[in-house]
Amino acid sequence: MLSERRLEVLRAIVQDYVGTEEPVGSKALTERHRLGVSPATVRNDMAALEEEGFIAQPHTSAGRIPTDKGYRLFVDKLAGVKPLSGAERRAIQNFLDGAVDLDDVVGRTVRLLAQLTRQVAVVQYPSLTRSTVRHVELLSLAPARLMLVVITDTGRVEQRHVDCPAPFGETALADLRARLNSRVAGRRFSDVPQLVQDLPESFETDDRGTVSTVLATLLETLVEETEERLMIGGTANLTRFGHDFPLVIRPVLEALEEQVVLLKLLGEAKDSGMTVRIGHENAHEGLNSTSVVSVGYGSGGEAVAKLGVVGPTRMDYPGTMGAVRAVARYVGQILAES
Amino acid sequence: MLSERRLEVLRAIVQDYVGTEEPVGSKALTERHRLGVSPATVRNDMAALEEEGFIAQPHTSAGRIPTDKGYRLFVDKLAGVKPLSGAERRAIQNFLDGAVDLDDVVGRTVRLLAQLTRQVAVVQYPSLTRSTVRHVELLSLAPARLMLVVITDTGRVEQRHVDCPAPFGETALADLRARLNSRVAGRRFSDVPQLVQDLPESFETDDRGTVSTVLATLLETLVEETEERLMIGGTANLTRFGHDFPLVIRPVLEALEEQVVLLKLLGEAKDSGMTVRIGHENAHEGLNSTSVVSVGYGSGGEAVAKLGVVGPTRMDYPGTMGAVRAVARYVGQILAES
DNA sequence: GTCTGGCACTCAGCACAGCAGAGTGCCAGC
DNA sequence: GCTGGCACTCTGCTGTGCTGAGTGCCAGAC
Repeated sequence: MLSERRLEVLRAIVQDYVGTEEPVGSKALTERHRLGVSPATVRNDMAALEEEGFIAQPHTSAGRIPTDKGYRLFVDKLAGVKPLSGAERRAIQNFLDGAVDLDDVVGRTVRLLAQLTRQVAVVQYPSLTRSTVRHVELLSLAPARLMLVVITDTGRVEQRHVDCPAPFGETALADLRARLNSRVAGRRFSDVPQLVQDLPESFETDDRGTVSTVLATLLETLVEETEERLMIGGTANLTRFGHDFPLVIRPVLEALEEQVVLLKLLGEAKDSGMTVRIGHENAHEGLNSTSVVSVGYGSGGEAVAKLGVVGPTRMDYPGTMGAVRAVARYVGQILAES
Repeated sequence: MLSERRLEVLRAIVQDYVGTEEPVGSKALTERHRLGVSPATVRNDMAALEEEGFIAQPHTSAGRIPTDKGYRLFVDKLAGVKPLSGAERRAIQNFLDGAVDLDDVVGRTVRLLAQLTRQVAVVQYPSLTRSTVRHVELLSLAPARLMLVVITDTGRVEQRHVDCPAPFGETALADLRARLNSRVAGRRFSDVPQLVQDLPESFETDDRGTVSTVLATLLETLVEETEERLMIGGTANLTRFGHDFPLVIRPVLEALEEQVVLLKLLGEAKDSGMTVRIGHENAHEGLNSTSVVSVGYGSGGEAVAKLGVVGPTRMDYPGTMGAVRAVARYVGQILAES
């Protein structure tokens, strides 16, 4: 077990290293923090912390830097979540309030988060499966070609073309549109498959094929691969990664380009509460020198999607966590209003 | 005027420099290209080319590298557009054909272009003003709250909330929807303002306020700031910029994050034909060491938007131009089919 | 007039050595 | 258990010298 003071030393090392980006030595520590002991004592504590794997030396005659394990302890036990200042809160609200549609909300959120944390921001669009259907629209483009538009309560609009096996009359179209909406409007998207299951049966034989095709297309929008969308921003902040950024930036950029990787990354995060994944805790190799702070957001109690930031493991955890949490809350509010 | 051989020397320098990323000297040139003259002669030609500002020396005892002016001459006079191989064409088609909606088309295009050119790709969404209205949908969300959805022939779906000054009945809503569509469906978006101008007059006094609000919202979607959208990808390719990439990457990433900058960049390009802007020809300072290759794309004769790539001035112009042109053509086809 | 071989010159890049400074571990003493 | 002192280590910086690629120029050949 680590003594109180040793934890204090670890906290001081993390704080200094995050600030200066340079290995911190025993002398500098005693000068910058009121530890009440001499450098020699701190050195002993450091040796113990290193023994336990919380800190490491880049080379023999250098100071110490925190390891992933050290950051983990810091985040779990030593750091709180720093609340934002009033000015910051007002800025968030002002910035998000002008959004005209969902794309705009997501876009603004990404920029806001990137600016606030000075890191790379990732925002997932509200998941279809966790949303409610607001309206389904069917338009006739050609005798045997329809357009299907689905609108959710979270503001997502999905749109698909449907090639019908047979021409489909205007009355049948109006009929299908009405019946479809009466069944699914206001219901959870994930329930739609069951709700429409027996719909083709109630149509004339000639039209059943088309109705089935329409329903199949509707259900296809729920396929995981295409249904999940996200937006990233603030990649320019990657240049503030540290002096070794040229080496690190490439795998990170590559990982960020892969939607699949990012979705998995956010998917691994807890559904409720904030998740912090530090360095090697991230499964993806390219992100081994980054930390990911993510949290779910939603209009009501349940999260409809996640957002977060990706930054160097050497980041200001309390500040970042505060910003991420605050932004998630405001986005939730905005979504609830729309 | 430059002699034939001097142009040949310039071409050789550009090609070698693009390939090796290192200043090219007279000896290496004669070895790698059949110029039929000795290094000494090439040196004289190089001196002349430098005098005219087409090439430059990083330092006294180094080879030459092309200047922006040199690349300009190369692109205008010495290089053609390299057509893609059959395999590449087939790959493009396969890759784009699976797209389910416009977002998907744009997303796939960005990835495709980035992969093909190994540079940063930028794709603009089809402009609303240059598209045709396919359908306008009005939904009632609450007694005095509507949702307006506009769908264009290029697959864009814009969606806005409308807060009505007074409650608006279902019949009036159906009426407005029908009249609105009969006026604007199939017409160019840019003509919409005139087409709906006198619409409020034909409604009952109580409803005129709401109708006007709906129309105002409809016209707002055309406001330039929000109507233009774009997607970028392949930023990981920035790491292949050259050995000085750490210095260059930051301003470029910053510029790429600014939608406004990118839109201006694409906006400056010619409406028809391919545009190549080299180095300092780009107005934005951060992009002074990049070249931008862009071209319009569209379903018919007219371009509805632009796409392009951003890369180091030291790029394979013929290959890049070939890829950009080919992708634009295929995207146009895809849009025409939908 | 144009091209060529020869020659002296320049300068970046690398390797090597020496030095200064920050930081450590350890130990004896309080 | 804490502290001051001390010897030691190792990075990073600076200065020197060398090598090699590449140049400009000139006199002579075609």
